[in-house]
Amino acid sequence: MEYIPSEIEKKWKSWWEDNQVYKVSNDSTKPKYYVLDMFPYPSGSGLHVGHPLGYIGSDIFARYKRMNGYNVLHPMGYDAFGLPAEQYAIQTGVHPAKSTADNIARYREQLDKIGFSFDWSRQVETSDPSYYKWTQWIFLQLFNHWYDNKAAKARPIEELIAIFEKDGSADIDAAVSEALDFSASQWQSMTAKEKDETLMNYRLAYRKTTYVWWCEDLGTVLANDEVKDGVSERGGYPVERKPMLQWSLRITAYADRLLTGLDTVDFSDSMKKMQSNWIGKSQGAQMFFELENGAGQLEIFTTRPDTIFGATFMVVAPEHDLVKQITTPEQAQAIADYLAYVNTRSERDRMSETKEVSGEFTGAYALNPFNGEKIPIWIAEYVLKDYGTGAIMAVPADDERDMRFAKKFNLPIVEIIDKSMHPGATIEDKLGKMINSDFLNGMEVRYAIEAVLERIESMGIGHRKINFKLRDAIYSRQRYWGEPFPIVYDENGVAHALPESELPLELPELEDFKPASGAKSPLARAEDWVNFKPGWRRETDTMPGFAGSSWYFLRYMDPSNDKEFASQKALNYWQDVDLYVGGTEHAVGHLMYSRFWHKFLYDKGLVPTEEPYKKLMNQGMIQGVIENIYILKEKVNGKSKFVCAKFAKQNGIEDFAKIPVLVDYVADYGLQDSHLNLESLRQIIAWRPEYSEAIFESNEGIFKNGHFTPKGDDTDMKFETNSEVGKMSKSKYNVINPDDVVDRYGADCFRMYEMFLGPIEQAKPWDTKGINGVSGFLRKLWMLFYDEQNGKSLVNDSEPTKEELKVLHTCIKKVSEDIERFSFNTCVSAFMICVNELRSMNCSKRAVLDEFVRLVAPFAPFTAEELWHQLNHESSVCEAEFPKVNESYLVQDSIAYPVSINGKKRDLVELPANMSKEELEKAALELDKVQKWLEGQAVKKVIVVPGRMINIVV
RNA sequence: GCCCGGGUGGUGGAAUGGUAGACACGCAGGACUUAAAAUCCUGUUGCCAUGCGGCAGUACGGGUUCAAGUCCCGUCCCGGGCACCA
Repeated sequence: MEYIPSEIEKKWKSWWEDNQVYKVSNDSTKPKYYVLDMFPYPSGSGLHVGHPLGYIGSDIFARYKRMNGYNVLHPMGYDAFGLPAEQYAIQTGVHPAKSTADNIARYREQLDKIGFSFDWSRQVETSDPSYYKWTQWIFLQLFNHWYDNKAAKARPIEELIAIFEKDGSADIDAAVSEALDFSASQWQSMTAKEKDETLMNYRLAYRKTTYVWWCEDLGTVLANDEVKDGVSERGGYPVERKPMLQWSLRITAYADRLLTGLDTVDFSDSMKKMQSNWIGKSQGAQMFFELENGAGQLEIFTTRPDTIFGATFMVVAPEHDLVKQITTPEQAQAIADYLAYVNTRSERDRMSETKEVSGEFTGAYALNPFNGEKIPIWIAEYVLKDYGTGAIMAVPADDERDMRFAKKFNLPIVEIIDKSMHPGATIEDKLGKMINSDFLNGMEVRYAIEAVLERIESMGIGHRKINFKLRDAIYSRQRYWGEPFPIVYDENGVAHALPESELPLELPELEDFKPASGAKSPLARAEDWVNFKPGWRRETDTMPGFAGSSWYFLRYMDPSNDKEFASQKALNYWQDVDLYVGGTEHAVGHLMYSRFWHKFLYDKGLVPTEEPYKKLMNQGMIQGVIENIYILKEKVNGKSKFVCAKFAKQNGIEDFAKIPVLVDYVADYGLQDSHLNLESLRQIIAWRPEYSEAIFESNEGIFKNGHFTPKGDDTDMKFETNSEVGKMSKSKYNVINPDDVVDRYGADCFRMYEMFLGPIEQAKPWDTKGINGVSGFLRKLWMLFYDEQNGKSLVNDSEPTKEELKVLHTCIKKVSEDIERFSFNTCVSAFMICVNELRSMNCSKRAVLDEFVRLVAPFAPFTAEELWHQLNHESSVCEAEFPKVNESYLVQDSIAYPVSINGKKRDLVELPANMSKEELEKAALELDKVQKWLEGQAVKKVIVVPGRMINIVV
């Protein structure tokens, strides 16, 4: 019988389906194990070879756990709301629901080819109303709760209202936007509108003014990555920051718990670090500086209150509320100009700018609370509104950025810390003795911090405060293709939750998905839907991508429940995710949001665990090669001109822009001399007709309007391209489809090859160079069962030899250990070694093959299933038991010891395994080669590690 | 700019602080064949020697250690993230 993967795959795919091999029950006496993949966004370019990397790893692990006796939940679904479908709709008029459904069908087809053990009956789609009903429901719970810091949990908003009615805000310690202070009678006399606004200060889902990128020419709000260099990526139109009233989620209420929760989960150290840096807990002081003109106070946060006598100026964020109020008439124009500039800058730009600091003087002064000195107040882009209090005291002597700012604007620098006794210390180190600092003089920094904190508190000018870098999550999007908010506004603009009975609130039908005028969501066009009853209107923004993905793993436990997001029974059986597999690009976005939602649901008693994911494995990104050609930014006589990469690099790269081209057209792509020839240039102008009249120039000549004019004798061009490694994406024209690989080599080969590429957590560019090795391995495995010449079965029932069992069990040991540590590439190597050795021993014994087939089954499920049945088994190999290592087959009689002299290997000697340390030392010293190397030198020391090595020190 | 990774032959990579380069790809030579494909065998880090061997070598510069790809300090380069891509 010949090895034909496509036939085997077809056969077993339908057999698995007919026998419901991958269906998982919520009723089982077996221990549970939940293996989850980060679900994909179904993009228009289809699944690329990077997606399955993690899916294959998790599938191997899920199958392995199942063969070890667990009831394994291993589901898949789609993160189906998103911007690309909406943009596609704007361009083509195709409804996002339609294109999304098409893309999902394509993804499903592609996933099915790879042989995953998903239980498809549990599939979820976040854009399905039966799913987003519960996303909306959870949002309403957030809206209807506040966070009680004393109880350290979320509580119903009714309880807060009851407290306000009775006692006002006095005894409340809540997570808030700003500290409020009112009595019960003040509360009672508030209008409905005022009460609503007050409650917004406490709700976990609330409205506040935040900024969006607004592009007047495109008439739309842009995402950060749609803005490049201060203009829109599409079209290059100007953009500006526009304030809007938007929904936010009070994730900051959970900052501390998100931080301490990290200690209880099994994530990599780097992942935990990224998250804790993101949360950014710091201790310091909140302080109030009186304004010189008596118009109020300036609130700042500082981690270094000890440096206050070095504070020679204050900096407030340009968006700070006080700016308007304190700016003097003389400075008004300068401030206005500066604000206009800042409006065009992204936060990233503002934080990254290091060469050139910028800022403007408001004309106002604050007073140092300790000595009454006047301190000028500036605004500068490096201070962000939502960071701390949006204002800092600048201490140029002790902070790099403040120092640059002071130098640029000739502001005084007062040394306040003597670091002379700490020669290696940097400017940021909290080391040294205080000088020029009044009552702090002579103190070590760490004592000075404590002393000044006490003084601040006793003077009543501030207090100790823990600050978090984490900011509340902006939850509104001015888009169509997302979950509608289940919120309606009355005549007064007061927000009301829809009753649960009206969920899901479905998206209204639209023909045109372009944004509505005035930075409004496209939903604003659905006027009947918006103005559903006189005087009332619906919220027209929709929820962001992370809404649906923050809780989807819970829905898989009970996917078709229409009474609850999942039943308590299902939640209590599956508990949490045992293994979560996905990319590090989600480190701080998705993972933080879903941990936050989970903790909230835990507070409500709706989920049994406080953390959703017990263990996290990060798969590296499979990158693509991006091939660019250089275009001259200025057109030549109205025509686009492209030049060879080498030429662009030599002649001022800044005059050129990079245009990515389809990698298929590029010869030797990814290599040093990747290039286009005349044939491929013709393909490019056919592919991008806007360049049909462009000029292409290289050393060999000029290509224009389909004609090549050589400079010398060349008959073809070698138009060099620039290769870089980066994400696989449709916009970079470098997507590689797994289907082609599966069609050519088979799914098992594709699965094993992706694993064989290297450690799963490492990023690597895709190439198929080594795939023949894996393909050969599978064929060799097959040939242990069938005679290559006559196709007859070779399987026999003779007793395995000691040697054969040693080979098999060495492999079992290696593979079981390596699966546990997700080292799948070395598993594949171990399989290869085992098969090579069995072949050289001509071993086709049933006792050996039966175990080997089970061992390889998680990696190559199709081939294993076929061979398993060839060994006369009736049920699926998925249900068989994973082989156990028998150590007694692995016992060694002798060990090959490397013998080193001063750490350099000089000899290799085979010695009995049971030799003692002393005997080993003696045997090593007696070796001829060792004697030769020692030649007269005295042996100082001999280090013997039994079973490992011997090192002689002279 | 900040945070987190990574850098080992021609290529993908292996290596609980203990034999650097397992396992593959590619390449070279050979066997089988009329030939090719497929398959099999041998070799394959560089340099010198071309037998035995020797020296150097894991991005670069230092350090710790009997012993460093692995640990520590500094530098360079590449990738991911940085709050509206998902």
